[in-house]
Amino acid sequence: MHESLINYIERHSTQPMSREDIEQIKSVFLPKKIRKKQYLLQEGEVCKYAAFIVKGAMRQYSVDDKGVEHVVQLYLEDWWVTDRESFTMLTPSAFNIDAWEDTEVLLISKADSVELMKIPAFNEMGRILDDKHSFSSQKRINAFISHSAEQRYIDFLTAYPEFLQRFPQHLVASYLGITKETLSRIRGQIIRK
Amino acid sequence: MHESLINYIERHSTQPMSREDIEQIKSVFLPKKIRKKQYLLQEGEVCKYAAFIVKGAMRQYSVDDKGVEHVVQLYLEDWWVTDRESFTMLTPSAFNIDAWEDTEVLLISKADSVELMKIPAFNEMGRILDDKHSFSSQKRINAFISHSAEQRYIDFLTAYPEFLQRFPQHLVASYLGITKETLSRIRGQIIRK
DNA sequence: CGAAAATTTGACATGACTCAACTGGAGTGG
DNA sequence: CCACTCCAGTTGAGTCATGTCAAATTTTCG
Repeated sequence: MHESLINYIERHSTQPMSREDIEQIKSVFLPKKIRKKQYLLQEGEVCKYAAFIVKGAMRQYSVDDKGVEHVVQLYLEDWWVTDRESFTMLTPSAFNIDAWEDTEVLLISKADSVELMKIPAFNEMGRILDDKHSFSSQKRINAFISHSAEQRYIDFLTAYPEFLQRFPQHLVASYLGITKETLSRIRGQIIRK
Repeated sequence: MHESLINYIERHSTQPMSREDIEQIKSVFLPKKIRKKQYLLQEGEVCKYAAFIVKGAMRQYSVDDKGVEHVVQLYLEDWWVTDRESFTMLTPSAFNIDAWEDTEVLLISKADSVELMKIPAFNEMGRILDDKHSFSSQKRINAFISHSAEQRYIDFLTAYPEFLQRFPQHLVASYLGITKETLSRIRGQIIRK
């Protein structure tokens, strides 16, 4: 089960890892199964763990005052999941994270992750993830201020085609910042072209 | 002129800096004056520098196919400005960065910034900035998917009250993802309450 | 003062939301 | 195997939020 994590780190770093490094990494990541609909994090809690998804699908969302859920992010295999602000600052989270499918994750605590940053390969992977996360946030923000809902949907399709196979449309709609009805109509328009 | 940068680093790190560290930092940052309306970066160019704003005001924006500008970010004194993707990956930028007021910046190249990361205080500052940037991106994305334009404006006011004094409303409107007319009407409504 | 930039206002168009109804699976228990 | 329910997706009608375009007004600044 830890193999996919080790493999992921090797793919996302140029640094070699020693046998001891690998053992240390394996020793601090706690495997956990999260069944469909179960929470990894609930609003108001402090996010104690970052999770690496070995298998399954998860979503992160906020809930507004009317009780409507808004999908901040969707996750599949080989994604890292956490509420970074809560995890880093030890503050109560404004978000929920739950499993959309039965999911297997590897959990790491804040303290352990700080320790692992001393391993060059892990540290480099962290930096690269930070970069990628920053790039994609920038793109998503730019999409909200400058693209139409239809354009955002088309961009989403090309960037994350696999998401449509694993998540229902109403979650995708929420991720795009529109209602499920609007997404349904947009899809109808696209098909008619 | 470098003083405000050194001061900034000290405020954003718990690590001490030696006299040599400070000298090294001062030696690699290139002071530059950018006059109002002049570009730090133009779309299509590779972003060669990250800039620390000593004095002035800048904006980062994209231009859509109709020629409309969309403000991705606004910056004042003590902010770091760059197109991180272009700067990191050496790819052509999709964004423009220009000065809204006459501005003084300190420029650093990618290569030099990698060198400075060996200084613990600078490295820690970088990590903390990454964290903060990640937190604020998350909040902004969440605002787009879950808040009304009016709510986004109110949040903006409380988060960045100083921006309203330095940037015209039409730039703020663009930053919020709405037109200047809509922002004008939203303000009218708020005042009438 | 005069020109340019910023803001406001009005009329109208359009995109998106809301609510409700309906359709079509997928899964479940009798 | 069928009836039932749950969930997802679609569709329609009406409403609301926001955009567009044009004009008027106010502010800024040389």
